[in-house]
Formats: sequence, structure tokens, C-alpha cells
Amino acid sequence: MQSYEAIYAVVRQIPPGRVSSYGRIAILAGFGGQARLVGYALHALRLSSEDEVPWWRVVNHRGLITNAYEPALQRALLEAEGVVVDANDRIDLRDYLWDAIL
DNA sequence: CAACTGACTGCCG
DNA sequence: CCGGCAGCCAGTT
Repeated sequence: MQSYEAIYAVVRQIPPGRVSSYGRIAILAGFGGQARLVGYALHALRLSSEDEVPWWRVVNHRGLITNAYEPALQRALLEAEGVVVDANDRIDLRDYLWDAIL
């Protein structure tokens, strides 16, 4: 799945204490709107330990953690990064959404 | 080969 | 902001 490498590259560019949505990653990776593929790529990444990819910094466009495996783990990692997570596993994108300004 | 499912998103209300 | 519906791609059954 070398095609997904673009997705991993974008996710790695997310700075600590910041989060991004699947759709954003898809656009930045050149997939344009195909957000589901991003989730697929991250899923595969979890199974195969490649380089360190901060998959936990990726949430849906509502700021809600849609992780189907270890949502509690993702929440813990985000809090460790300094991100404030709501009791309902939700994040305030107004302040934590990464705009990829480089 | 067709149908189903899934770490999603945009549009409507 | 939340819930529902449709569209999208890839992997399974």
C-alpha cells in the first residue's frame, strides 16, 4: 500500500497538541474527499508497525473520536499531548484543528 | 461478479 | 450541535 504512504506523511506532519480530520488529511494527501481511505490506511498502519505515525491526532470533522479499536487509548494520548478532550470523547476543533500552515 | 461493511463527509432539517 | 440520508473507495463474504 505505497499509495497510503502519502497519508502517513501528512499525519506525521501534524504537530503535537494539534489534531486534524480525516477529510483534511485526504485532501492534503491528494485523495480529495476520500476520507474513508484515510481511516483504512490508519487501520492498516495499526496492524503493521511502520514508522511512528501519530494516528491518534486524527479525528472526524466533528471533533469526535470515531476510533473503533482503542478510543480510550487515543483519548489518553491526546490528553498527554496537551489536548483537552471532552467527557464524550470530543475535541474543540476551533482551537486544536491543524491548518497545515507551512 | 454482486452485496455488505467500515477509524468518513456534506447536505438538510 | 445532533440525527438522518446518500456518495465515496477498498477489502470480505
